[in-house]
Amino acid sequence: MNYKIKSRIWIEVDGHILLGEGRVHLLKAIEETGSLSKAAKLLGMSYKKAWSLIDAVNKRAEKPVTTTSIGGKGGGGASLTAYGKSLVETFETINENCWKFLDAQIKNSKLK
Amino acid sequence: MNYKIKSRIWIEVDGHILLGEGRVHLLKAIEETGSLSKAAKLLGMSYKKAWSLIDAVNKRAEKPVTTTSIGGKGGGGASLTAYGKSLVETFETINENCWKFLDAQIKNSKLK
DNA sequence: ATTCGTTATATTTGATAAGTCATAACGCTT
DNA sequence: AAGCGTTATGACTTATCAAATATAACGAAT
Repeated sequence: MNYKIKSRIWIEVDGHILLGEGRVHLLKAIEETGSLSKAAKLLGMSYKKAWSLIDAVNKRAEKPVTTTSIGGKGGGGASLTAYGKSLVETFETINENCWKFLDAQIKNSKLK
Repeated sequence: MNYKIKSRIWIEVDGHILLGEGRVHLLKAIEETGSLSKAAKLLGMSYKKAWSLIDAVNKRAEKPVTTTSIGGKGGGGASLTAYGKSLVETFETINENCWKFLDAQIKNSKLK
């Protein structure tokens, strides 16, 4: 059969999204590049889009997820806080577990 | 903590969506009402939107998911095929299992 | 002082999705 | 024959979201 099961998970706080796959992807790109603008470029996303995503995350999370600096050597930059790194890691672990779980589910169903 | 984990699952065929939560919801409403127009009204959805969703499902699925009749007693109607009912049931079972699984996952994480 | 690359933000434009209207075909009921 | 409620479409309008553009602030380096 051609049927494939897919999933997306996200974390909400107060009924608003805090973290989803896209935001996690962006946070990881920030960690790699040390810059929000470079991370946006890496993902083919406009800077504004990237900035508003990160802004939303920081406003919803109980503690800041990124730190930024303006000006200076290299013009500035952005990086993840320890809390941000732990959020990303937790999310990715649960997400991968979810995929494996669903794979097993579809194998036991009539669809496969 | 206020963090809640949420998920959506869907079934794809050839890279296009076949069935998701919204479509399943609509199929169940058709099963209840025996009519596409009544199902759309029940869900606060335009008839056209409902029709194009069902049309897409029937075009992607390997077998028809609904049967319809035009004219006659009551003007016509729509109902699920046996295959459609089995698709809905399989989807809902996997979906509920996924929720339970994620609840367990979040309880074992640092977030809870 | 000027340049540079970045963060931060508002404004405008464009693209895409969704919603609204209108209309035809159909077959039972009256 | 006429009416009714439904399925089935197309045309048009509206709303929503993403993208592009412009601008300011900042601090180190030159």
